[in-house]
Amino acid sequence: MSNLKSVAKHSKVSIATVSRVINNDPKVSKATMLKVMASIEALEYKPNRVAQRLRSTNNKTKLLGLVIPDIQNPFFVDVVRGVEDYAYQNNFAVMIGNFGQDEKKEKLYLDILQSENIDGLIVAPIHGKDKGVENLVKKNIPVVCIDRGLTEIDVDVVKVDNEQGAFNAIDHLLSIGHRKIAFISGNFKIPTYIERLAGYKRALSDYGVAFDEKLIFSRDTDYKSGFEIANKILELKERPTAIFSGNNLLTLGALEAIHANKIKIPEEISIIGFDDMPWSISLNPPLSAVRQPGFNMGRKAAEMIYERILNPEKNKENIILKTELILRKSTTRLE
Amino acid sequence: MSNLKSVAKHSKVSIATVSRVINNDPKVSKATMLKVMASIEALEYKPNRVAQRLRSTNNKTKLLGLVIPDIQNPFFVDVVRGVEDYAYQNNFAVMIGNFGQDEKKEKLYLDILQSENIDGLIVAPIHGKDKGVENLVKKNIPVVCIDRGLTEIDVDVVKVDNEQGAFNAIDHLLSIGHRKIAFISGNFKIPTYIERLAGYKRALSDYGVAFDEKLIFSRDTDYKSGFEIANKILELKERPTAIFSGNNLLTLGALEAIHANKIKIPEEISIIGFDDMPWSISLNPPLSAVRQPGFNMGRKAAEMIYERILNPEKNKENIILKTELILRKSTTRLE
DNA sequence: CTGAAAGCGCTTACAG
DNA sequence: CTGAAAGCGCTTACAG
Repeated sequence: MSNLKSVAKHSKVSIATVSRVINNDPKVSKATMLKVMASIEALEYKPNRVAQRLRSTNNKTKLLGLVIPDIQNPFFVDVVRGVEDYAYQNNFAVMIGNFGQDEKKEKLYLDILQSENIDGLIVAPIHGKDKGVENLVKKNIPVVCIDRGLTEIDVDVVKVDNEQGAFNAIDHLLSIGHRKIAFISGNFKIPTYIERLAGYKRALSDYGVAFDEKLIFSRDTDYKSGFEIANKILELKERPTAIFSGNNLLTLGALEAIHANKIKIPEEISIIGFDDMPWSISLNPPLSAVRQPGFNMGRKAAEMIYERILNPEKNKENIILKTELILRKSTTRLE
Repeated sequence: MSNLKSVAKHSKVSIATVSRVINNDPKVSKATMLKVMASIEALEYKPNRVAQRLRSTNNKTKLLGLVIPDIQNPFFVDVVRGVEDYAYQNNFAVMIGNFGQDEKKEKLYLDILQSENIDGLIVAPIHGKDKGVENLVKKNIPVVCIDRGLTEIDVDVVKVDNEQGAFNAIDHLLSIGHRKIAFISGNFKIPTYIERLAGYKRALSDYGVAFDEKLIFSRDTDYKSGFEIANKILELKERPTAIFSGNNLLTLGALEAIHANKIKIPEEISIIGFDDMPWSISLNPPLSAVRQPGFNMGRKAAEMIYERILNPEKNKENIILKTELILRKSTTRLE
C-alpha cells in the first residue's frame, strides 16, 4: 500500500503538503494541489484511516459504533439499515456489535468499540439502568440511545411511542368486544415493555375493564419464549380471547404454538403483534400489527450522533416517533 | 482515557514493560507482572486497538471486514451471526458493510475496510467477476468468499451446494407430477443462481422433461421482483403448476402476489422456496423450502479467515455445505 | 528481566 | 504557500 511518504516523493513535496491536499486545506496552491492529486491517482493512494483516527479526533473519517440487542430481530435490521444509509452518505464507517441479549457480550462490545476510538455510539441499552452505556455518556463519548432510553441519566434518545402503540392495539381489541387479552411481553427490565404495559393498562381502564395480572407473561424476547408462553396461555382454563404479543419474534413463536394446537385465528383467538414485517401479510392469517419505523429510527439516530459529535455541549434530545396500527385478518369481533 | 504511559508511571516501570504484560510476554517477572496488572486494574486501562493496529499487523487484536449484499435478507443475517459468534469467542472485532446489491456501494466499503487496515475480509462478491474483491486477493489481503466464489481467481470460499439444493426441490416437484415449473431467479450474474438453474435443468433432464426457457424469470433479488415476476407468471396463458423461487425475499413477494390474486396454494399452484426461515412454518400455507446453513457458513468463513491470516501461503479451500429440503404444505401432488 | 528508542501513517502548530 | 518536527498510543528489536 502506498502512503503519504510515497505520494510526497512522487510529487516532490513534503508529506505535510500531501496531508493538506487530502484534507482540502485551502492554503495549498492550485498547482501543487493538482500535482499531488495526480500522484494520489497514479499511486492509488488511500489515506490510512487507522492512522488518521489515532492522530486526531476532530476529523472527518468518522467511525460509529452500533450496538444492538438482537440482529435476528428484523426490527433492529431496519434500524441498522437506517444508520448505515446515513453513514454511507457521509462517508462514515460503522462497526456493529450484536449482543444477543447477553449483558457480558454487550459489555465486551462497548469496551472494544471504545478501544477502537469510535467517534460516537448508537446503542439500544440492554435495560434502563445500563451501567456500561452510562459510563460512556459520563466519559463524554457521544451516545445516542435507540428504542429505549436510560432512566438514571440524561442522554439523546430516539424511540417510538410505545405506550400509545400498545394502547392503540388494545383499544382496538376492546372495541371489538375482547375483554380477556393476554400480553406476551419481553423482560420488564427493558423500558420498552414497561411502556407497552402502561399502554395496555390505560386502554383497559378507558374501557373500565379490570387489570388482571395473570394475563401478563414476561420472559425473553425471542421465538422460543413466544412459543412457550403461548402454549401456556392456550392451556389456561378460561382461555383469553385475544393475544397481544410484544415483538415480532414473540409473535412468530406464538403463531407456531397456536397452529400446533390447531386453534383457529381469528375465530378462536385473535392476535395483534408489535412490529410489522414484510412477511406479516403472507402469514396465516395476515397479521394485524403495530408498525414501528425502524429505518427512520436508525437514520434519525445517525443524524443525531453526527450533531452530537459536532456539538458535544448541546442539550440532549428525546425524539419520539409514531407507530401505526395495521389491521389485517388476525383479529375478529367477539360475538 | 488512561494509556500505556499512565500505567507505566503508576506502576513505576517503562511503557515497554507494560506493553509486554498486556501481550503476555513470558519474559516479564512475576512480581512486575502483578504490579503492572494492579495498575491496569486501578486505572481501568484498556489498550487502544487503533494504535495497536497501526503499529503491527501480526498481533491478536484483529479486525475483520464483513461485506454482504443485503442485510434485509435473513439468510445473510444468519451468516453475520455465525461470523460474529466466532469473532466474539476470539476477541475479534467485525466491521460490517451492507452494499444492498449496489456495486458502487460495495466498492466504497471495500475501500473503507482497506483503509481501516482490516486483517481479513469475508465477502459475498456482487458477482462472479468482482474486480474489487479480486484486487484485494491480489494484494494478498486474506479474503474468504461466502455464498459465491469468484470465477477468474483462486480464493477461499464457503458456499452451499446450490446445484443439488435446486435439484432436490425440482426433483420433488417432478416426482409429484409437476411438469411446468417456473423458476423465479435472481440475477444470473450471481454464480449462485447459475448453479441453481443447473440443478433445475438436471432434474428436468432426469425426468426427460424438455427445458423451457420461457419458464425462467430473472431480475433482482428482492421482495419487489418476486412480487412482480409472480404476477407475470400468474397471467401466463398456460399457467405453471409450480413455482420454484430463488431466495426468501423472492418467495415472500411471490406469496403476496399469489394471495392477492386469490389463487390457492397448493391446490392451484405449488411453491418451494430457496431459504428456510423462522416464519416459513407460520406462512399460509406452511412453506416447503430448501434450507441453507447460514450460521454455519458464517462460522466456517470466520474460521477460514483466521487460518488464512495465520498462514497466508496455504492452499485455497473450497468448502461446500449441504442443503436440506424441508417439505411442508405448499406443494401438492398433481392429479 | 527491563528500558530507551525507533517507527507505524498520519495531522498540525510553528516557522519561514 | 510550504516544510521540518512533534506526537497520537502502541510494539519490538536492541542493548544491557
